[in-house]
Amino acid sequence: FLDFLEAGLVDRRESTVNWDPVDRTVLANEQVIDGKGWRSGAPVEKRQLTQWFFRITAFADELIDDLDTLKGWPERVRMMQANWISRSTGLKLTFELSGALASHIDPSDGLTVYTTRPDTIFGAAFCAVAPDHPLAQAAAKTDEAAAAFIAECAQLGTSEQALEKAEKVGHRLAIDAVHPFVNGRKLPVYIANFVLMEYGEGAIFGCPAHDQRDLDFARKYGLEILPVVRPSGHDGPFEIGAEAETGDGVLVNSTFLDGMEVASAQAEIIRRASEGGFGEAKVNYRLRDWGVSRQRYWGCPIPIIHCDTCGIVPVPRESLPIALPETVSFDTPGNPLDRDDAWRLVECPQCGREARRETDTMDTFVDSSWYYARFCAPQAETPTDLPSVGHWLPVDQYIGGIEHAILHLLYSRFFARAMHATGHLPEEAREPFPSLFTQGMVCHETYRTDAEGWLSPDQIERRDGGVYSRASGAAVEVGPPIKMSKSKKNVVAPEEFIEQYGADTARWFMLSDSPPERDVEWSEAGVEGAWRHLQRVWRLVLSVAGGGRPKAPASDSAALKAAHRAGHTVTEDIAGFRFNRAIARLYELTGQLASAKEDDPGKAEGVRILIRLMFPFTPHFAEEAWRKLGGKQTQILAKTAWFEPDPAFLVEDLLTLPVQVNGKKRGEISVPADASSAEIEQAALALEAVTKQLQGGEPRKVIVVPKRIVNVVV
RNA sequence: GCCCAGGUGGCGGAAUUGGUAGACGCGCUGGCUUCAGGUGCCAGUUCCCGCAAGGGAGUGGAAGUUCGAGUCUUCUCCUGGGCACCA
Repeated sequence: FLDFLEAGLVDRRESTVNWDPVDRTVLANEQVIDGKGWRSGAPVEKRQLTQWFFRITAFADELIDDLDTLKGWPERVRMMQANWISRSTGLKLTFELSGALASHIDPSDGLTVYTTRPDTIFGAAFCAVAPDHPLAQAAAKTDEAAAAFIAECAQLGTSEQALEKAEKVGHRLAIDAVHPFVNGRKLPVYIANFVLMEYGEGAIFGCPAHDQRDLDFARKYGLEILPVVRPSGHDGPFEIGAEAETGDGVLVNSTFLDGMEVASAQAEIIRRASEGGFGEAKVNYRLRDWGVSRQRYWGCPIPIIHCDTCGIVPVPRESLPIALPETVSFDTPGNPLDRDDAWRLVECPQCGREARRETDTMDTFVDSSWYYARFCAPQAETPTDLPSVGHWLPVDQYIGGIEHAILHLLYSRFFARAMHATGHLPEEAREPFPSLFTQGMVCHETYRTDAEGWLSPDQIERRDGGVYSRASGAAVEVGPPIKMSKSKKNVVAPEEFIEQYGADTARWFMLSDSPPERDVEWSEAGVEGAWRHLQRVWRLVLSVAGGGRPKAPASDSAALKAAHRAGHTVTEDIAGFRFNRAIARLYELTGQLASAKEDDPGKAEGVRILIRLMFPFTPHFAEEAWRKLGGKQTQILAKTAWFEPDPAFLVEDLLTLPVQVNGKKRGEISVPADASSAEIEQAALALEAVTKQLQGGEPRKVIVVPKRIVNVVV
């Protein structure tokens, strides 16, 4: 924290924050989901507080640009992060003001707006500021109607539904903005409910013809709707209907811009505004700095002391780390650190006078943002040990749930960059997790009754087509399958399941059922198949145990060939996280081995390979089978190298090729792997199914795709 | 509204990335084993016609590209997710 502070990556400022009334603490933007606290689920309130921030926006460009380098990440996670950071490029433009301005506003400041469509400046019909914009606030001091309007906006709320229904309304101020490119043209200035103080400059110019919100607003207040971009593929005059024209096109009604494409018109306006000294190109982000102050005991202390004389003083490094007080009372709501004077009151490290510790603690996401770096050398005296992080990082393969797509994964990416900037991580670890796998969540439906609240699956029973509480007999309200969680009690305790089938059957079953990245609704249907499989393999093991290894290489063994081939695909499937497919292949191999001839010389070795391939899925079972197969001299499987198939077994000498007529399969041929196209064609045309279709005629064309297929076109 | 995924048998899901659709498992049907149930083993199981051989249809829907489309293109309908008065 102190290093970040020195590097200018930490900020303290007053701002409007998200306040969780249940957890009684501040939340970062990322931690507000649909207007509710991510942990408590309580509707979040707005408060003005002085807070510590990590300047994640300092890396906004990098965080968005480097997403392209994350080839090992799921596309949707990259998309979600790009969406969250959301960069836009445009023009920051300052209008001169005229009119009856409140006395305490300096008219020479003008009105600064942000736009991504500078090309539409000639279609501008009005300017609007956010209700909490300084201009609006100043007006409210003398203009009662303005004050009332602002209060009304605050009341409306920011929930989705409220926004959906809210009409675009405004309050006309007694000032005008002077159009920078049209002599004598003045734009009325409004306070408008749809302009946000948090984004851009908190002020806009409105071009009704080419922005839907501006169009709605203009229609309501009878403002001019002047189209300035003629849509591509459109000739002659045209009118704006119910919808604004937001697409590309050619500029019209725009004096020196007429005839230009949108992109070059934008560049031209930015150039002229910059030259004129009233505007500049500006990049804006949706991403906000990360507020890390939390008003609670359970968190890492922020190493800052507040002194009335010296102001904000960092805790000297030699007195780090700061330990939290161990005797603490949670009887009263609020942060106990605020009440603990023995801990809170300290000497100022600079002037020695009485001062106070910062009692806010850090968001716990701070800790999870760099644990992987600390874990490389957990005993080190410094936050990280450079040789160790240099050796281990970045993390080769990261695995986590999709719910961390923005929160944890974005914070960690920021932290790695900030730690690199402050010398705690090497360049190679700027991007902490080059490869990410997002596993799915295990879901289950939920059960509740009004009297008993949430019920677990073993507290309910199904009878007569209904669902009832075992305890009370009351009818149960059944909810859709959602992620298992303790609070909703929709969890299945694994103990009973393991008791009945064994841990290895449970593992095998769970991995066999569906791809790991997919959400699954938990069901025990199908576990019998897993159980049967282990029984079957065990019988197979017993049948070959004691047979010993074959003396001579059994190259003509069908069992051995099948095992080596399975070894090849299973290895690839495991590496690609396709566990369900690997298991399907092992089921297949088991069948092949079980039906191998008694005198197959490679059968015992095939079973040994099967056991080795099963080991990652059913470790206990496999070790036991391994011992049964191998006798005392065999090393345990956990210490045995992974099976490597012999390439000699992977080559086919005889191929079965499907034969199509006009793209429809009519038969198949068996040909040597090295057969020429001509030979294959000949064999295909000799097929009865093909000659029947040809009816004595010649094929128009024969397509032979080596090792794949033959298609006869008639 | 914008941006992503995804839609395949009764179910979970495969399909070598344009080349035999439905691997493997569950379930179901029939048979063998058994006094019986279960286990185990064998056979069948996308749909329609047919005793069978065989034929026809078929990957949400419509069209297109191709010798060949679950896979590519366009439109469209549904489901899930992300973002959202972001100027």
